[in-house]
Amino acid sequence: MAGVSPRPEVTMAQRKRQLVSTELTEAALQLMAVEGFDAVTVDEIVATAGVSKRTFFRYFASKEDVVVQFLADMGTGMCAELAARPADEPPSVALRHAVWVAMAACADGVDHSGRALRVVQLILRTPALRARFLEHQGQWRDDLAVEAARRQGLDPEVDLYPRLAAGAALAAFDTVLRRWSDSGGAEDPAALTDRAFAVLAPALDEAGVRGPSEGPSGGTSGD
Amino acid sequence: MAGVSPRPEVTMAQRKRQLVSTELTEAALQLMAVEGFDAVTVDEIVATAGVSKRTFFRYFASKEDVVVQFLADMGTGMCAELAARPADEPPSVALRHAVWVAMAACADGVDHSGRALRVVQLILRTPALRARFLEHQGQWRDDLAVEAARRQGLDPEVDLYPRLAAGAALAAFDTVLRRWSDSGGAEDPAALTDRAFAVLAPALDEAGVRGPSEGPSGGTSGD
DNA sequence: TCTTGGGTGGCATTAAGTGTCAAGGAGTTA
DNA sequence: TAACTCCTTGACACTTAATGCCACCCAAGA
Repeated sequence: MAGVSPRPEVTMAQRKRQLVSTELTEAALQLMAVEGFDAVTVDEIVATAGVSKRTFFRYFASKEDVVVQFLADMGTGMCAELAARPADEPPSVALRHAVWVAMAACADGVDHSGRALRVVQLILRTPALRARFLEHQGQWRDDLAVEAARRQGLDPEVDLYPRLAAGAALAAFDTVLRRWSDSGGAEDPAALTDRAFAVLAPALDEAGVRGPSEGPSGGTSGD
Repeated sequence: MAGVSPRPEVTMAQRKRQLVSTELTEAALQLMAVEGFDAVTVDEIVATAGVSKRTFFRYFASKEDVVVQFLADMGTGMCAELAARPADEPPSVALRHAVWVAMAACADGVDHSGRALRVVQLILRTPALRARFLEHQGQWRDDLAVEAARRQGLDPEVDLYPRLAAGAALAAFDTVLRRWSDSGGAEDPAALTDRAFAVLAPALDEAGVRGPSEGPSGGTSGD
């Protein structure tokens, strides 16, 4: 009785749908791990999963999506974490937590075991997948920027800071993720994130409290 | 005699090649300005330019490339500028100049007149083109990181700083470019760049002189 | 004039992605 | 049970991007 939970609100169609999705992802990842992304065709994937090609494109908008799809709600997760942080928290700390959430979702987000690492490595070394990944990051940057602006009481259309802060946070994310991937998962994502934000914090916090005007255009160091 | 310069070292084939390339770019940009990127097919472009489709793909690797191709050597330009800056210059100043070069190349890089702006706007609002653009930025980040590491005497495989600095610089570039595009070219790219680096400078310079160790993992602000 | 080499056009082909429609299964109502 | 509806699927056709292949043309040199 413990193993069977016939949730009335979860229809069978939805479970079936979930099943097909996992089946497709499973097949795609397994094939690509061996032959690489480009060598695997959608026809091979659907043949392995046992569904039609048309169905594949009902679940994923593109061949890249079957690999990168799990990134979709990572942006909202990051943004939600940023929004959930205390309002009086310095930007660097709030953003650090947001990036930490993203790294956590990335490190064990695909599913458990070491497959998350292999997927990340596949993404980072395949141009087409990396492009999609960066495309997602572009969206996250927009989302983080509006949230950062709200926190600081700035206008994202006027002040440069929100978008710069979001970009810096994503630079940290990118750096940490790459390092984690290159180390084969040996390095600790959280510690890496802390180190990255230790570098970025001066800009994030000093600029944040400075307010709407970012100061003279000459910069802090002479020309 | 002034108008005719039959350079002996420049063969006619090369000039012809240049001509076809320009013709193709011209046709593509003109069509896309009206109908948008996705609505224009390669067949339309080649029909307008008067060459075969096969020839199109001898000049450009993809449909996106005909628009984004001018970005190709922008990365090397940025990196070259960074390398050319005095060694004792603070990172924030050197990187600011690198970004300024990139903005200059972008602002009047396609060709003169206001077409550069329209191309940038086209890229920023078209997902497929934005993806290619970000793909290029990914390459620039790698290049800038190794150069930044060289300047600071750091190991890009060990220290987080080089890649973070490169990412921060590109965040500035992204922010400035977007602002410039959104303002319809009204805002001054150089001034925008200065403002962005005024925000980033504390992190770029303080972290840079700190050396190989980025300090404790707890960050500058409490948790 | 002959030849050689880079560039080109046309054709066939692969693969991604989309529109359309008929068929089938699950859930609902009578 | 029968009928009806909603959702999902499979099959087919189609468009388009992108690549390989081969014959052809034209400029440059012997």
